[in-house]
Amino acid sequence: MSRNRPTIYDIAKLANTSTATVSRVLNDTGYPVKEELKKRVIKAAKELNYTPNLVGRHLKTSKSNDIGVIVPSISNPYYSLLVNGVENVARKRGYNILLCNSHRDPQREKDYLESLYQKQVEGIIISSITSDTEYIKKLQINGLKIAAFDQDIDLDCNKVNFDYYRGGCIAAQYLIDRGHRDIGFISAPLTRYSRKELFRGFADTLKINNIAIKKDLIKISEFEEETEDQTYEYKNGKQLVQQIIKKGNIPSAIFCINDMTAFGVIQGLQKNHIQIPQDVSVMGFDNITISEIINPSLTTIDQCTHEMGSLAAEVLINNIEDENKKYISTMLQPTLVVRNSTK
Amino acid sequence: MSRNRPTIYDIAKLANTSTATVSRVLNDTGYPVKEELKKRVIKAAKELNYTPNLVGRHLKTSKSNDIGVIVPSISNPYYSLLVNGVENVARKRGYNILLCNSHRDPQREKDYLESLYQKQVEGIIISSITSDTEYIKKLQINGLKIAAFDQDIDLDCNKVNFDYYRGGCIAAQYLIDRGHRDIGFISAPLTRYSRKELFRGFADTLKINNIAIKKDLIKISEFEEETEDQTYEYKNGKQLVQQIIKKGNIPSAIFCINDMTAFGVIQGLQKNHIQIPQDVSVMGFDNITISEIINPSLTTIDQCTHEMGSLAAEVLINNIEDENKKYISTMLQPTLVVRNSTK
DNA sequence: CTGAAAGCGCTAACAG
DNA sequence: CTGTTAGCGCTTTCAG
Repeated sequence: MSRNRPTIYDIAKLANTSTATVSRVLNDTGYPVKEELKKRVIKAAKELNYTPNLVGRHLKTSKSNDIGVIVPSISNPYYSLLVNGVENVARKRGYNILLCNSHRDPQREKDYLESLYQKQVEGIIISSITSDTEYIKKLQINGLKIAAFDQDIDLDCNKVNFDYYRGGCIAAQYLIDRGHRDIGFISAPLTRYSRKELFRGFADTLKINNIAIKKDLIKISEFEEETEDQTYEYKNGKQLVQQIIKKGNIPSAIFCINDMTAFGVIQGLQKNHIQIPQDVSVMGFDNITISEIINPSLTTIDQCTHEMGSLAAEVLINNIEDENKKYISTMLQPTLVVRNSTK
Repeated sequence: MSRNRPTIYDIAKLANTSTATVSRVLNDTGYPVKEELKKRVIKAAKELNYTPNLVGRHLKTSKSNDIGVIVPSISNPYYSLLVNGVENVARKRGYNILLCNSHRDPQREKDYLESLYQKQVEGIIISSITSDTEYIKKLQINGLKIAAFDQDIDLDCNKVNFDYYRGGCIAAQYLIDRGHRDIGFISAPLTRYSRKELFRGFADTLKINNIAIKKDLIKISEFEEETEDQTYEYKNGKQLVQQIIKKGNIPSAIFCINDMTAFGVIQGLQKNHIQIPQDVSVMGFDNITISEIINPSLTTIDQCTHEMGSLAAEVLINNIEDENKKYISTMLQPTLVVRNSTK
């Protein structure tokens, strides 16, 4: 149980040289070191089972090669995909990611921001759920690089957003083009930017096409129960469609705030022996993987989630490596994915 | 853009005192400092918008308060729950977690182990997917504390395991007790400890009850496609049950390797207008949240996943804080959860 | 080509 | 009560 890990000093002693040389050899800098000495150092390092202490290096170089990633939930497949995108790019460019799960709790989000900052990460990629950006602004003043993705945020920083409004438009237009006039909408509360925009796009498009929005067909729950997985969305979809069915005024198509909600809606309809898409068309939003395999497969809007993650990483790292880079703001565009749940 | 963050030295200068005093005040150690001076320091710190540099502290104290967590997949609801358990305990006891997703890749697992070690984490909680434990052993020799959970591992360390064998027994016995004699088994390849044990328990219990294992009813896929979410399991269940149906020899009950597979099986059966549980009883394993809300709700075996995570954290932190603590090995017990998918 | 030495930000003896 | 100082492990001038 050798509690004291060997340091370059130990290696230097064993190889009968200086710490400077050891550092030069081990880091494989181009610096000229005689072949024989180099070998001695490497041998000594191996013998001692040496591993560098990143903390020491970090303090000296003030380069951690870490970037923090804060998301509201990691089990949500949407965010998993996002994080994967970030991870791949970060790895490729030589950065590690420190992944934090805010659990949709503003306090936790702030705690993590602070903790990451104190750990001297090079930058932070965040899907923020708070509206109080004062704290983040303070960190920016102190030189921390921020990239915000997924949710909109009142902050001057790198941004990778998604055009939810157009997503809503595309969905509505698609259903209208297929001849639907009685179109329902089922959602969790419109408390987030993404949901608000989506609904706005949906509603505007109906209006433009002179289709009345029937209040009975717009079902938005009042409260939201935050779960780590998305079971709430599922339950909510199932419950709300039940309410519509009960009233007897069944629409010919239903647009759901996301795929998980759509699954709930499909289950609810099937339970009542309503056929999809023969009786009712159902449309989701997100294009998570399971949408493709469920039966019937789900017509939905793709968010290119993975790309959003990799783009955010790309932009942030560029900003880290080029101090003077201007902030970049990107708006990713939705794509329609037609499958078997609509006709 | 003040690139240079203020240090305690800056505070000392501004407050006209020494770094020692600043450190004492800011860390709120009980050390006596005159009230007036204390106030001056705090004021200066606030004025400079000071945040401690954890890297400096860490190097000095050789205490990082970080523990690493390595899991095969973060989006899998099973592991999310596990991580949540770890996170809660860690927070409570003053540790941060560094979460790593090995993506079931042995190389990534090793990379993360190394990186965490070099970052000087206090300990690592791991659900390892590799069988080559040589590297981990090396780290242990250098003083790193390890707790293994979820999967069995050939390593002398803290362990939090789950009694998969008994889980398989309980499931089989339950179905037998309900009068079932033709019992099917559907699974991904038995490549992991957990799956092997589960099947062993299942098979042994049939044998003990003098029930023949019918090869036609045991469907185990040969290859596994690793996806970040568990869509593979779902697809696999659906496909394999299809094969059973085609042969026409339909069992009265099917035990599935996990809940996601069971969902696939249920879908496959329903597609063929086979009613659950009237025609066939379906049983899962895991008790993930969605099992409760799906229709029919799923009879399954609970793994107390969250508890497993918190226990692992508890045990590891005890070991970190008390150097001489002996390794603890715990075996969590399964519980039967009866719902509506069996009769 | 090699080594001595400074110093990153912080804490903790130790001395006063 | 307060300050001086050493040093955690590492990289990097600078001098030889």
